[in-house]
Order: sequence, then structure tokens, then C-alpha cells
Amino acid sequence: MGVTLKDVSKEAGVSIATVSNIINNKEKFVSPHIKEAVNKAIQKLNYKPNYAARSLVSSKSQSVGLIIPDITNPFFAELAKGIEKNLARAGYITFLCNTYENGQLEKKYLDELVARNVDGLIICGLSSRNAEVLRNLEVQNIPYIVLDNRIKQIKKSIEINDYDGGQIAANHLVGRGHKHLAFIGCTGQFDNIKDRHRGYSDVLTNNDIKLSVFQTELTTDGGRLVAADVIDSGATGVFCGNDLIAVGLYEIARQKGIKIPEELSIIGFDDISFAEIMQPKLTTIRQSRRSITLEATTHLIAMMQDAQYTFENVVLPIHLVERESTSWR
Amino acid sequence: MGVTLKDVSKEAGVSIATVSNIINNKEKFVSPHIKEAVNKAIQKLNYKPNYAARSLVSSKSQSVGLIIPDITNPFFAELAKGIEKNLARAGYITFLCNTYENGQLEKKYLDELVARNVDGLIICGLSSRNAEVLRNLEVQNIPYIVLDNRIKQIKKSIEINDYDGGQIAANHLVGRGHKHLAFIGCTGQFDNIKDRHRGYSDVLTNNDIKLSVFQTELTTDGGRLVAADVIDSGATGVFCGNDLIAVGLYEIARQKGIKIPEELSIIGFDDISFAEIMQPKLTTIRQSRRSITLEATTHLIAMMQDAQYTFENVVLPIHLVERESTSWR
DNA sequence: TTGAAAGCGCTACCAT
DNA sequence: ATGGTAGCGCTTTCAA
Repeated sequence: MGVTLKDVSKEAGVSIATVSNIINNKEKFVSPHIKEAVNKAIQKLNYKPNYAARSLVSSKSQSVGLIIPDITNPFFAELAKGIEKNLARAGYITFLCNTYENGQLEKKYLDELVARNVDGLIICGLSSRNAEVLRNLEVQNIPYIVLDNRIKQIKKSIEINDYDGGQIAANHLVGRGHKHLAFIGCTGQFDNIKDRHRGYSDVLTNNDIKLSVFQTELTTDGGRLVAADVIDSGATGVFCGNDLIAVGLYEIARQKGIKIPEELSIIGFDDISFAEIMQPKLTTIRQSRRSITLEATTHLIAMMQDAQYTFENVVLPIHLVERESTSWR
Repeated sequence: MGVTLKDVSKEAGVSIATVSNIINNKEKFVSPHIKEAVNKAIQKLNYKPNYAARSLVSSKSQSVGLIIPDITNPFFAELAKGIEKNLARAGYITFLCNTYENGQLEKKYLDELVARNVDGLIICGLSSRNAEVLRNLEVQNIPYIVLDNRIKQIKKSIEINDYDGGQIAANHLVGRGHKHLAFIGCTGQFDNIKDRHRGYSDVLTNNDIKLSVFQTELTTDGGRLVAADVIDSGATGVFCGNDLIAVGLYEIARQKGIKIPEELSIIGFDDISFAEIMQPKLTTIRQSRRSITLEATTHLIAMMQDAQYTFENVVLPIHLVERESTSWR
């Protein structure tokens, strides 16, 4: 079907091996004029190397698998965008795999990606039941990096200091005179959310502030579901495990005629792009997607290109983005 | 490295060919007991077929390329989600390619995906300068489907009736007594946006309504950029080329103290999930992502599995979703 | 019903 | 400096 090395070699009047050398920049062994002839032939025939054949002999595929809970979650969409872009620049193409927090599906994708010979893996929100899969990857020497990691023992991850984040949120609210605060965490066993909770809770305890805790899904719907309870609890301020929850909370608060921030201060986590558009604009703890994707892709690419390269737990800074959804009490 | 057919055949005491037959369900030629032995061996060795080798001989890769302007645009994220899910169910994996409306990058991806032997292609927002690429795909017998299509002559596309959409928006506003309306379209040569404009404009002309037209990018920033001009135009209602523009418009209107919908009625297009969260909730023309992705993947899969299968221009219904951002005048 | 063997297009090694 | 060739793991005739 397509043009092959053989066609090119015939056209240029040289051997297949020579053409291969030229294509792979092993030009030390090739004279300029022959190189030129080959390049001309490649151009003329519009030759494109066959990835499958290359992959078969090299066990490299110039591709990486991106495992992600849900691409319609803006936080993950932004991660995916940066990852795909950086990877493409380095010549890797990205497989998109949505797991919907389904551990079984996640496992299936992991297996399939390995069978497809991906050169590396970026795993967002690995479910704890699949943690042992990482050991397999190590054994098989498949580079991987975990993001948004919910299992804090994982060594190859790009993380943020969630505990600090919780403290920052707490200090912000406590410093504004709130005496009864709430936290909305998640139903799953996510270490990162738990750390946010701990940091928050520790500060409140030290300041003798009452804390009401709610659990729900880390989605807009999750926020809607617990909103009434949060409002009824009498808390004057609430720290949401992520921004999406805050979105749902806003909606119900508005329906009930609760004024934000006058009657209820809300602080989120992530700083998704919508945070700036919400009304009032959401005060939140930002984790920089740009830094996360840059670190993740840089380290992954390094690992894919150099089997010796290794790294451990990069921890990225976070910071408070103060907007309009919190006020004095 | 991995377990190969050879290993399995040795373990089961049969030939490679037999194992291959069993794996590919050409079982008509194989006796039950030998089949069982082979399956046991596969299980025991945890054999996984090598995609590269398969792909090399079959020129099939069980993968499809998804070309998309920007995954952080919620409309495309929702399309990508449905597409990836449906494709995965049928055994295909999805390559994610963000083009950022960059025709050159789009072309590069298209070429690379073909080189990677994708079995099919779903192209969102093909730029007009790459339209001739489709002919190449036809010649090479690579199935493709175009979505959100900006070039209306394309035959293999899932579309909506944009002209109708424009009319619906216009009738909604005209029916509410508006005498001076605005339209925010885009700077690019997009047939679909132009059709929305035409439908809208035709109704206004028939009703002797004044129309002010603005051009910008189909993004939140685009909306922000023209917002002041729209407001200054004196129009009492505006139809935005997509919902994202409306988001930007909301923001500036709020800054300027313009009340929506009392002072300015706004109607969007797409019905992204955020439309329901905006304050006031956005009235908009919905195109069903579920239908689009279902049609797209169903036809694409059919084409990939049966070279004879063909189809032309599926046109999907749209409808007005009336919320809170438009009012009587 | 089963197996031997010829490639698919490419890389890498070994000759020349 | 260049070329011949042995595989990479699999599917697919064709023979047995």
C-alpha cells in the first residue's frame, strides 16, 4: 500500500540499510551526496515510515497512555491539554483513556496500553485497588508518572502539599473571624483529599473552631447533593474539596436565597478556569496545571529516553487565589 | 520480553498457526480439546497479543485518531468523552490531538495518524485549508467522519441544521418584542457559524428588525472582547455564535452593571453543561452531544469493519432550551 | 484438522 | 562508507 524503505532505496539506487541509517540520523556512516539523493527520493515518493514495523523491531511505539478519570472535568481537561501538547512536541502521541473512577476499567486500560507497547504512562487518580499494577510497570521497565495522586506512598508522582492547602484555606477563613466552619470531602479513599481535610482540621482545632464535615462526590452534582446539609449546619464558611463541588454549592445556595459571601463564605480547591467566571468569583487554592504538566512530561520523556533516569515525588507549590467568595464575619 | 505466540504454542504442544486461529476465533478448524489446551496455556502464560506485529501484517491498528480544536472547550470535551467511550467498547483506542485551530498542526497530525495506521479518523472543526486531505483519505481507504463541520460540502459528516438554529434564536427574540438585535459570529471562515447568522438574519429582515453584527473568536475571551461594543450598540438582545462567547459577555455585562435579561437578553448555542450553572441560567440552542457521538462512532465503526459501508451527511435535530437569560421587551 | 513457511516494513549487526 | 540479511511477532496461504 504505502511507500516503503525498499521503494526509496530503489529510487535512490542504494541499499535499504543506507536509507534506514539516513532516516535515523546515523549519518556518520554516510556520504553527503548519497544522503542528498536519498532525501530527494524520500521527498519525491513522499515516504513515511511505518510505525508498526518500527515498533515491532524496537519495542518502542512513540506513544504514551493517558489515564484520566473524566475528560469533561475541566481540571483534567486542562491537564490533558498540556500533557498532549508537550508530548507531541517530543514526538509522542497520546492515547486518551477515561476511567470514570472505575477501577476495573482502569485496570483494563492499563493492560491494554501495555499490550500496545506504550513507551510511558501518565496516570491521573489511580484507584487504590490498582496500586500493585505499578510494580508490574517497574518490572517491565515501563516509565510512568502518577498525578493527582490519591495514594501518597507512590514514589513516582507529581504532587502538591495538600496538607498545606488545607491549612491555607483554614487560616484564610479563621483570620476572617469565622467560628463555625464546614469541610466537604469525598466518599472515596483519596489521600490527597484526606490531607486537605487534616490540614484544615488541625488549624481549626488549634483555634477552637467548630467543624462540620460532609462527604460527597467530587463533582458539581456532589456539591448539589450536600449543599442543603451544609447550609443547615449553620457553618458560616466552607472549604470544598475541589472547585466543582463549589459550583454545585453555589447553585443550591442561590436557590435558597443564601448570599455568598455575606451569609456563606466558600473556598474551593484547584482553580479551574470557571472559578474566575463564577458569580461571585470563587476564592480557591490554585494548583498550577502548567507546572504539573511540565514536570510530568519532562520527567516522563527523560525516563523514556534514558532508562537510567529516575526521580522521586516532585512536590509543587500551591497558593491562595483570593477572589470574591469569602468575607469577614 | 513478553510472552509470544511461540511460547504459547510450545506450552500447549501445538503449532503457532493453530494458536493464532484460536485467538482469532477461526475455530471452525480446531478441535475442542486442543482449543482448551491452548486457552489454558494462554491463561497460564498470561499471553497478550503484540499489537505492533498484528498491525504490521494486517495494516489494522484498532485505533482511531481524534482531531479536535481544544479539549478544554467543554463542548469538545463532551464530544471526546462520548467518542472515546463508544470506540473503546468496540475495541478501538483513541489518539487525542489538539490543533488549536492551527491548520498546519492539524495537517501534521493528519499525516502522522495515517503513518500510524489508524483504522479511522474523527475530525472536529477541520480547517478549510486542509479540506483536500479528505480526498487523500478516500484514496487510501481510511474511513473518517467530520464533526462540527465548517465546510458544508463535506459529505461524510454529522451535522446539525445551523440555519434552523439561527431562525429559532431569532424567532425567540423577535417573539419577545425586541426591535434591535445583535449577532456575535466568528472571525474564521466557518460555514456552520455563517449559517446560524443567515438563519438569524433572514428572520430579522422579514420582521424589519435592526441587526448589529460583531465578529470575534469563539471563546470566552472572544466574548469579553466584543462585549463593550455589543452593549454600546444599543441592541436589547444578542445571539451568540456559541455558549463560550456568552460566558465572556456575561462577565463584562456584570462589570458594567448591565442586568441580564432585563437590559440585555442573551441566547447561546451548543448548551454546554456550564450553561445551566451560569447566573442567570443561559437560554441556548442545544445540539445533543450524545446523538452526535453515537452517530459518529456508529458510522465510523461500521465503515472500519466493512469497507463497503457508506453514508452521507447525517443531520441531527436541535432545539431551544429556554432558561433565564432572555426576556420580554 | 493441523503445521510449515512466507512475508508485513523496519532496525541492527556483520561483512565487505 | 555501504550493503546483505537475520529477525521482531503475527497472519495467512498452502500442504500434509
